[in-house]
Amino acid sequence: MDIQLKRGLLDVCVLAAIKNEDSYGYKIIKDLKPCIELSESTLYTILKRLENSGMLTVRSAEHDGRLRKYYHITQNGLRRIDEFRDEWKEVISIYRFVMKEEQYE
Amino acid sequence: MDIQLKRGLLDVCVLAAIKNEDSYGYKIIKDLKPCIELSESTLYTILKRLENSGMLTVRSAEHDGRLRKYYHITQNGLRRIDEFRDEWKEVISIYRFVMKEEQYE
DNA sequence: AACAAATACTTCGTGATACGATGTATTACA
DNA sequence: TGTAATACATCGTATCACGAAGTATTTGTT
Repeated sequence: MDIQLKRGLLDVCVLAAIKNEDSYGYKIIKDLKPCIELSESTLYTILKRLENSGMLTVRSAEHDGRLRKYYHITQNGLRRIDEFRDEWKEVISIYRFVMKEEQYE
Repeated sequence: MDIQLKRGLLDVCVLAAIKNEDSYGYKIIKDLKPCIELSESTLYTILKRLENSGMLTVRSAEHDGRLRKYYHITQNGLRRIDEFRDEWKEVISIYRFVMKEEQYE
């Protein structure tokens, strides 16, 4: 998938991945894999960004003697998903414009 | 609209804008306006990029004593639109993932 | 016991790119 | 006369996905 097209989707995918249950980095990557692939460096950059903008909170917990950082979505994060739903309408209209008069629908 | 979300759409929008008829910068911006807004600096950067990657060709023509650069889509450009149609399927599946278990569909 | 693979997080540098700001020049209109 | 519209161009900046490389532990295999 085109890297530019991913840009607008990754943040919201990560938020969706932790929406129903707190999760941690490694698990998020595996959960998203069937849907969209992203590297660790990409994910941790995104998580940091989402934390800084108040979309999620972090809590460290030990699991089998190994550190895990669990991410929890905030109200802001939930609102971001809502915004995405609104943006989606614009995306659809852009798609229609691009495909207008295309032969193979 | 979120700037990141635009990134994957702008190139293909510009290609779509010149697909059925050769066009020039200022007209492209006006034609795209109802669908997606972009500044002149953005557009000319995109046109340059699309030219460099063989998606379109340029021809200069005089119109009312003013120079105009007309852009013409190539086979590569048409193929890019086709690719976008394929990518679209992935985008749809990502949207479904994000909206999964959302309350307001 | 030794080694590989999986788990888990972190940092650095790079390339791509949308955009505001700014500039140049001509035509149309009030 | 002056302002808006038309038309193209360049520069610098901020954002961001990613590969590469690193650290450290646990689990599975031979």
